[in-house]
Amino acid sequence: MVMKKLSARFYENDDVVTVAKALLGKILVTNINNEYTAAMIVETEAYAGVADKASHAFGGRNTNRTKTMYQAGGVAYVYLCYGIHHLFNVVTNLEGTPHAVLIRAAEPLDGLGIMLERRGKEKLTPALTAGPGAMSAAMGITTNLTGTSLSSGKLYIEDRDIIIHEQDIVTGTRVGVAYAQEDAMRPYRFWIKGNKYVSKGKGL
DNA sequence: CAAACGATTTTCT
DNA sequence: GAAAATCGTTTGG
Repeated sequence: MVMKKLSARFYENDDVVTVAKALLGKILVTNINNEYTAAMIVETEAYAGVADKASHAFGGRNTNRTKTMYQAGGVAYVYLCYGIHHLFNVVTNLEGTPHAVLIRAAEPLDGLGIMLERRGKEKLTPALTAGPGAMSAAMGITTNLTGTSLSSGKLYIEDRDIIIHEQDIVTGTRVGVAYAQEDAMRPYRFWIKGNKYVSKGKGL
């Protein structure tokens, strides 16, 4: 089986939507506290920087929290939502352009026991990783990984030559961004058709 | 320095 | 299907 990490060139693509779609079927790997877990990304959302009201960086906001998004593509941007949930994003594009892809859901592949333990669950259910906060918890991703390079040993994304056909990619609107007004209508959410681990969200 | 607000999850009805 | 929980970050005074 081929196990190659995605290159910097992949993340630095200037079209965040392209990257969001390309990440479907890729493998998110964490190696935290010597605990190896891997899961296939099945759902993503694109956040298109300063022009996107749903983005934390809308209008060029650059705060202590969001500054990570301004880095060159290929680092993790993890932030806390509702005081509890760690949301994992992949920063894309070049330095100074705050584009990011939110990883919303993944299908567990390796380290199942570890994920179950982290989530305090006994058996595998789609709820283990369906949803951005749940997935991050299962993978051991927390806000202290913000700014971590995705070419580091503890957190990276690899390509196992899984091909997602265009007709198996479903496009929809993003979740939880109703406040973003017209930008809430943008077709920036992508998921793999029929996959059980896609979060419920609001569907279409 | 104080107030308001979520890129959500879980639980209860 | 609907509502509550919960706290760091951001924004205003």
